[in-house]
Amino acid sequence: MKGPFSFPKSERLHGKKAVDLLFGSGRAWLVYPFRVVISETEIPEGAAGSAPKILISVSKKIFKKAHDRNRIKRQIREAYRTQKPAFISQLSGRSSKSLPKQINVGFIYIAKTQEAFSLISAKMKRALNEIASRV
RNA sequence: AAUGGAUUUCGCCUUGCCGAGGCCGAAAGGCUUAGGAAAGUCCGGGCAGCACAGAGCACCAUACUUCCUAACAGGAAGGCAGUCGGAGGGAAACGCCCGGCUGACAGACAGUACCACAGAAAACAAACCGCCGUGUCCCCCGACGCGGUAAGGGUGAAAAGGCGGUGUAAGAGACCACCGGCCGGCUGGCGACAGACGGUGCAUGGCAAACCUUAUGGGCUGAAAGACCAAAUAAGUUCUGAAUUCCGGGCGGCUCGUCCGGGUUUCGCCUUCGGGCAGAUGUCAGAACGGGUAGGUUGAUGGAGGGGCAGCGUGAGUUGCCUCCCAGAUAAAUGGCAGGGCAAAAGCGAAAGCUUUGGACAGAACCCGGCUUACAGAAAUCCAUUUGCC
RNA sequence: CGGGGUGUAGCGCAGCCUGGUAGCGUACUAGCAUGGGGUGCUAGGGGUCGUGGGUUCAAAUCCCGCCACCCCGA
Repeated sequence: MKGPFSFPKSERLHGKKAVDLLFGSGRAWLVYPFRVVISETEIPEGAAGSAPKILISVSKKIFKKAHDRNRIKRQIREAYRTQKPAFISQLSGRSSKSLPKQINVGFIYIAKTQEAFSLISAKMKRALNEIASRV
């Protein structure tokens, strides 16, 4: 039984083709400290997965220590997870009439320093609002 | 007790809410989830694929001894050298004893090369200033020549055993005592080596982290290895091979052979008209190129495994018994937020204490044994010194 | 995960293999030449040789450990 805040592995974006598609043909803009990339794909018939797929990335060039990257990625993940229910309802309320599509989102952390969780959370809220309005 | 040094061990605890990976279960749910360095990737091995008659050369690595180990460039114990500290001895130099630290610590009478500048001379020794003897210039002074010498001066990182005496024209291991070196056997030790004894006057540096010599070891490539499944392997090009045929029926010892009937591409040669031979084309099969695929499973977590007790060993370790199961992810889980506590730091204070901050280094990626590097702090053991008390 | 390379003056580089003196171009400063500027000529300053050890009489150079940057392999 999954709660509304759950975030299983099936909602992660992975695979070479999917990532290439996201960065090759996706739309991107800036919500500091994130660079947001989204793309939409047709859902193959029979598949019921409607939750968006998420990719989180932190540059190895900027954060050289692995445990620093891990902490930032975890904070971004938790920021998304806690605000996911609101995001889903926003999406479904908007795109109920049109054909349902699979939405892929990438969050790339581009700041040079570690930010506080409160800031990351607030910016995540703004980013999700913008995504919902652009889909 | 304080300070310093060495070694070893540990390296936050806890509550609530919301989450992630793995295993078990029909489900509810239960169990479990990062380190001492997980790091750097510097060594060694397991494991896997490929290669492989034997020997030599080349290349790379290692280098006091003995032991430990699966193995090692690692570790343990010991030897020697250097250095620091301590106690006592001595006028001092100094050697002896105890303790800590450091040592790429085999070989330089196998060979080659190099040793800048300075200096007379920098390596089968040499003589600038000197010192001594002697000859010539009539003599002295002095100059020049010949011979002896290496004590003194000066240069240098380094000057050819040291120091004191005897000796001498002046000197010199020329000779002598002490110290140092070399050689020899003896004794002790598994050995590195040590000890005393005897002999020998003893020019013959440094550098092998220069080439090199000796001994020992090393096949190459690494989980992106390797195995399997799915998908894909199209068109085309090249090479190799096969049948010369195909269909239906009967029989036998039935992956085959034989008989009968029917059908059947082309060209050349031969023919006993049944057919045979050679190639080309076509057909089929395989390989290479080209092109395509980029998902999943496995490898992959029970192991040179951890802990306890006992035996052996100075020790690194090892043997036996008992017991435990202790991450297994794959764009990559092991977390986020809020609160409490305990160390610690800073400030105030004589102290008790109060206030503020609030954990260091850091994240598994096939697995082990080491090395190296980073690290807030805590605890234990041993040693040294100082002070106090008994 | 595996392999290779580079750190020298403000900037771009040589010297390193074969150890003793760190040099070239440009930039900078001063002077000369010009009425002034550019160009030219002359002189000069500027270096922890990435960093910490070791070998050696002596290290940018030889050896070892760290740090930073770059490149290659699916």
